[in-house]
Amino acid sequence: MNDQTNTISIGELAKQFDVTARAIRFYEEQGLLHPVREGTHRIYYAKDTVRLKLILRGKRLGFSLAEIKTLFALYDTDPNSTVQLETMLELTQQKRETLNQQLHDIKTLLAELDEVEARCKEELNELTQQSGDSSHA
Amino acid sequence: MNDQTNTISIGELAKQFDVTARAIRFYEEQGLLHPVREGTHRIYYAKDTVRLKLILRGKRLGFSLAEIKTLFALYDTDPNSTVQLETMLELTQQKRETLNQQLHDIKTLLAELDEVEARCKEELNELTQQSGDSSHA
DNA sequence: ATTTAACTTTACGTAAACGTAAACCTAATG
DNA sequence: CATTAGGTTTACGTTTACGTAAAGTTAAAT
Repeated sequence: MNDQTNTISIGELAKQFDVTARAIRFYEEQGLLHPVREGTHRIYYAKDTVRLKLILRGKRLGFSLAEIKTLFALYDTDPNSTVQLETMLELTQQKRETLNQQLHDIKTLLAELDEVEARCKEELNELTQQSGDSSHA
Repeated sequence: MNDQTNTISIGELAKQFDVTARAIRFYEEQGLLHPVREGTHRIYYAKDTVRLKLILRGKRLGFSLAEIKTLFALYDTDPNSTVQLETMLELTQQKRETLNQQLHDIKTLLAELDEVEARCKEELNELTQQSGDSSHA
């Protein structure tokens, strides 16, 4: 065990984010994480924790690990080249469009869910009022 | 060619939604589409078009084809069983939570993109003002 | 010192969502 | 009627994102 309280093991990190250690090692294999080694063991700092959080958020949004890696690269890029900056602006614009499309889709779906739910509750009301029977078939 | 103008071939459907015919056949194989046959050829009606639109929307939101199939089944379900209705309500609730999580993620990401973009534009301004050079390296 | 829990690498397996190729059929058109 | 564009099935290949097992190593605790 380390004397530094602000570092954690792969198992602790896994537990913290409810993912497997295998997944974390895989992200590292793909170049998304770069934990320091203490002997053979990996140790994770707060910045690694932030990284993992971003990875998982990206995944929830449907990004592939490759895309997430690209986003990291952009984010980490030394912001001193005109070309680099313009490239980054283009890519953020692309992502923005995708995200806005998703926003639209989600709102549409939520509205549809509202309708379905309303319909269900209505019919449940009718059923339970007609017969005082509360048992399930 | 059919005399019915409101039916289309697999190729036309594919072009309309910018997917491959292979993908459409695959969705059918997975039980998500049920086109009528005219001899050996598939023909698609407006309702199939709607289905495909829903499939693609679901995919954009990160649903698996299996999940989309489940949603279809729920949506198509004969809405007359108490158990069925309660099951549907549970599932819509699950989806709702996932979608709200995604909404949160997207908003967070868009905000971050705003920051990155602002930073980029700022630095670009500095660079272009310092040197009158408009060429790219 | 030995057990045990947690870690390590290596490597093969797997599910999802198609891509791609082969080999064939069919229907509209010159 | 021969061509050709588009349709059909069958089947194997591919990528992504890990799961899972094996076999060994390290470190904490008894």
